[in-house]
Amino acid sequence: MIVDFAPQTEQSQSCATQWLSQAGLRPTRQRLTLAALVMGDGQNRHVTAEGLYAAALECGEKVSLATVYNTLRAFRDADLLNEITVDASRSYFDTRTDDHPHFFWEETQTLSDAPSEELEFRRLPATPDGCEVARVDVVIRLRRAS
Amino acid sequence: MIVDFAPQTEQSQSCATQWLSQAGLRPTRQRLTLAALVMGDGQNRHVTAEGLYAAALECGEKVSLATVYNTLRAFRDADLLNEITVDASRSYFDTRTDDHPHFFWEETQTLSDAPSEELEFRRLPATPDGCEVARVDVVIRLRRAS
DNA sequence: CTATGTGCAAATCTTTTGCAGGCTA
DNA sequence: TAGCCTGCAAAAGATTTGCACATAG
Repeated sequence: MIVDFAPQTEQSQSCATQWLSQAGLRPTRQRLTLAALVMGDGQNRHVTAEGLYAAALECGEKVSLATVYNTLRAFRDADLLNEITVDASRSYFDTRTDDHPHFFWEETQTLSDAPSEELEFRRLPATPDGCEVARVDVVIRLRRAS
Repeated sequence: MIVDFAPQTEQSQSCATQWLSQAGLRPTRQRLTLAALVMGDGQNRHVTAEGLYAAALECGEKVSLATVYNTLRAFRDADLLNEITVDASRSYFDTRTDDHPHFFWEETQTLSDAPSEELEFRRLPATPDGCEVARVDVVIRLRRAS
């Protein structure tokens, strides 16, 4: 998987510090690096644990894969990231934490945001009694036009 | 996971035979049993490999878990079943093969069909150039009302 | 008879966990 | 200093695969 992360800068690091303390997470070296990589330039990104791990190693950071998993989980629990389920075998994490639709390219197994303002429901199935809607996941699976 | 399968009958078995040959799959003993369990009474069902394996054992069939996995995969490849992704750690297979929305109870990790006639889009995000929509997955995640 | 399917165990792959040592507040 | 973090290796699940044997057409 090709992931395109922003280069590390002092600014992205200080931004990451705020981000972490805001969520009550200690700003350790590894977390700062991972946070800066993930939300670096303010662009929305969709990362997998493996992809982020590769990116961290590539920029010279010494992290273990287990820590990447633990950190992603911590970020998700702190609502800094959203976990998206599109593929039964891999978890994707999204820097956008609101409920919005996704495109998933089956060919490259790549996930991206779909413009949420272009999605509107005319009608949604009635929610069964005693339940409420936690979230509505919409994944638009794309393939190359035939 | 509680799964409620139809009892095996001669009728469901002969029905299963047709399904298999129609899809070009050899009607072996194991496949017949699994097909009858899955599509048994014509009701839509959502099964996991483990759940189907348990059901097969329970009705006295001698099958291995690996065969259940292989068979589910074969059924899916033959378009007899649809694979649904709602939970990153488990695959669900649906006897309804058309594109339709699902309810997912987070509490019990249970999947069920949502009435598809109650789902209507007013607008769907524009498909990027050179692509076409393979499928639109809609999962309505439910939690107990607070 | 030949190609497929099956069973078992072992391999894979992703993710989590236990524990000893390190670092932040 | 106290408690949270990290790294490593090992565990845990779900799923796939290799190979010898069985079986449908």
